Parts: sequence; C-alpha cells; structure tokens
Amino acid sequence: MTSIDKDRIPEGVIERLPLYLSVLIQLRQDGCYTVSSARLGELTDINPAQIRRDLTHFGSFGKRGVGYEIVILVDKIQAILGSDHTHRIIIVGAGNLGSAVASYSGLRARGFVVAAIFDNDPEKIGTRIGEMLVKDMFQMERMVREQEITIGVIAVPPEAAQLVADAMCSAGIRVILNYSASMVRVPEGVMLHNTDPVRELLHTLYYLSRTQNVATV
Amino acid sequence: MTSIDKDRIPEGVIERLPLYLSVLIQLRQDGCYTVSSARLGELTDINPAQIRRDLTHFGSFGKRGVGYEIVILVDKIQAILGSDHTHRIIIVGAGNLGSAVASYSGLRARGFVVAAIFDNDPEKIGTRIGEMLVKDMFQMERMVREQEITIGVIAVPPEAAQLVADAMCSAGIRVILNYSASMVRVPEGVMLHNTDPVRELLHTLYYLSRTQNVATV
DNA sequence: TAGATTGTTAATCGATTAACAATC
DNA sequence: TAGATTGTTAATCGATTAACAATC
Repeated sequence: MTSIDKDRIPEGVIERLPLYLSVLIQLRQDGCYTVSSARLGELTDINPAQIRRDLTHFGSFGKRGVGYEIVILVDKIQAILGSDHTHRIIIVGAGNLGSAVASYSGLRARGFVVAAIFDNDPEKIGTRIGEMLVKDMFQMERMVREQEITIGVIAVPPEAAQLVADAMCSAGIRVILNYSASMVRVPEGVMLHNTDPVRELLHTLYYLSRTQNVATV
Repeated sequence: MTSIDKDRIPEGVIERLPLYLSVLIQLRQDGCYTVSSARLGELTDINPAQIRRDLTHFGSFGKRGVGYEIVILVDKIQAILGSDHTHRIIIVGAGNLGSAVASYSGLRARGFVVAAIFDNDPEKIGTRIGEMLVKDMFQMERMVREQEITIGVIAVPPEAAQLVADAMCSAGIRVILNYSASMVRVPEGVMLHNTDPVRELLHTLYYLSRTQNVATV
C-alpha cells in the first residue's frame, strides 16, 4: 500500500551476501572467471532462484546465457556491504580467544584490520600478539574516540563482558561482536552480535537426536 | 493437505530455543522463579506471542495468569534439544582457537565435555590445555570410534580444515563445528556449521554504513 | 472476583520458489 | 541459430503477529 520502503532489503538477503562473498573469493582464488547461479547454489546450498533474486535487489550484475563475472560480483557485493575499504577494529581481551581473533586469517582478507588489543591484566599488558602490543584497557576509550573506531570485539571472561560492553559503547563503538559466554545489553543504536558457539551446538543437537537430514549452514 | 509432517518443527523455532535457554539459565542464577513471555520477549528481543507459539510446538509448560516456572522450562527445553545429558566432543587444533574453545566456560555449563584435543604439531602434542593433554592427531579416529563421539570442532588453520573434516567424517563424527577461515564440505548426513566470525562482521557492516536501527541478535 | 497471562486461532506479512520471457 | 542463463513475475509456502477466549 505504501510506496515508501520500496527498497527495504529483507534481513535474510543481507545475511546471505557475506556467504556469497566467501564462496566467490574462494572461486576467484581457484582461478575461475564466471559462475552461474546454479553453481553458486551448489556451493552455498541455496536455491539458485533465490540467489538471483537476492542480487536483483541491488541491480543486475550478470549476463544472460553466461552467468556472473566473479571479479565484478565480488566488487559489487563488497560495495553493498561496505567492505570495499578497510575497517579498523579493536579487541578487548588478550587471552586465547582474543589472540585467536587477532590472528584470524579471514579478517585481513576481508578488509578488517586489528587496530589494537586491550587487556587489564598487568601480566598481559606489554606482551605481543603477533606483531601487536597489548595495551592497557584504560587507553581504550581515548583511542576509540581519537581514531574514530566503530567496531569492537569482546573476548573476555563472562564476568567482565558487560563492563567492557559499557565502556565500548560510551567510547563510541557502534558494532560489538561479543564472544564471551555471557549475554550483554547495549543501548539503542549499537549493533550487537552475541556469538555464543555453544548455542549453535545446542541447536544442532536437536537434529542429531532426531537423525534428520538438514541443510548445512 | 497432507497430515504426515504435522509435527515438523520450523527451523526458526529450533534456533530460538537455545537463546531462550541461555536467558532462562541466567534468570535462574539471578534467583528468579517464574517468567512471563513478555519478560522473555524483552530479554531476547523476540515477540512474546512468538515465544508462546514456539513453546506450544512441544507442549504447554506455563500457567495462565502466572507465567512459566523457570526450572521447569529449562528442563523441558533441555529435553527437547537433547542437552539433558552430557555430550562428549573432540577438538582438533590446539592453538589459540582450540584452547579458547576448550576452556570456554559455556561448554560445561550446557552439558558439553571436551573428551580430547588433538594436534599434529610435535611441539604441541603432550602439552596441556587446562587439565587436558594434547593428543596426537593419528589417535583421533580410533578414539572417536571406540568412544562413539559424535561432535567435533575444527580449530586448525584454513589449509588443514578440509583434511580434518574428512578424517572426522570417516571416523563417524556426525556434527562438525568449523571455526577455521575456510569452508569445508562434508558428506550427506553430517551436520556442518561453518561459523566464520568475519561473516557476521560483514553482515553487520551493511547496517553500519546505513546507520539504521536493527534488532540485536 | 478482578487481573494477569497463557494457549491457540486466524490474519498478515514476507520470504522462497517455480516458471518463463528476455537476451547473451 | 541453438543453448544457456539471467532477471522478473506470479504462486506458494511458511513464519510472524494480533487478538482473544480459556483459565490460573
């Protein structure tokens, strides 16, 4: 009835774009030039019609009879997501989890650079993770403000998670990826991803106990 | 039209159950006894009507005019998911990522026990992660078979991920949680979760660049 | 009893998919 | 031209939500 939110994109579409991107980048590495929606569908377990429809929300990037040129599609999706330029992120927590995130090879490959890692443990401050010095937590707010960093990763024990989240929010962080075992709350306007790995295991457990076949995710 | 898959449960429902469970366990810890769907809705950012509807797929667990008794609901959801008993899992990869997963406090709390950690690096084999000895990768298959372990976590560098996945599948692992930066393929019947943290960052990036308000996830 | 909240129906909404004309 | 595959419409499907009677 209204014509206003004509170009609102369904959340599901946005969730699938990064998946397409992963596969496309892999294909590009493998030396492919074009890919059809049918092939993309195989690789992602997503219906080819859906892939085509998802993409048309943003334009028409393919050639009929041919398929999609991979480098073009990569560029387009990156532009849509805003990953066509580098994003600086901070990590709070220099334990195993923080170290794992910091050295995660997928970060750099997709345009994320770790600007700093913070901890409040005197034993960790000053040590190195890869080539990066662990900084004192009290420097976090200033650095986020000064360098206008918008993305923060929480990699601390559950007791400390909410405190860290609060500090991040007041410093101006706009996206938080929370890896701690505890759920945190953030003010309106801050985007929060509670990525609790166990939650996924539990989800899968349901299907395991029923011995059903399920699409891989 | 058909009456056969009358009690098929939508995937979305199963995905939300672990979230309800997390919140309920937290509430129980805080000393609460009952909770209404309205309150659960606030805590999870899910519509109360949806919560009630989700639960009725499995029975009616609440009291009208009162709400849900937390301990009962926790039990019920755990029974539905199959997390009412302990599950043994293995981890392959004893680096930072594997160590982080192994020492993740949320595992034990929700019924998962790390049965073993494997690596193929001689420098790591024999060392300890927490109280657990890192075992040689070549022992993995036998142990999985003998102890009938069904859940495996991949925490190795991307180059090794597919090899590890193959080994797990042939050993009889039925659920794989892949934390490596590379996508793996598994045979039909094995449930795979590619949990690529960067993919979530990319997804969120879209909303960041648009400065839209989005429900937290 | 009055107030609250569930369980459940029915309506809405939106996403997925099949199908096919357009076109490379 | 013939074959392939996109872009797009229209149909289907399923999930979300509002509303309310049941009942604690």
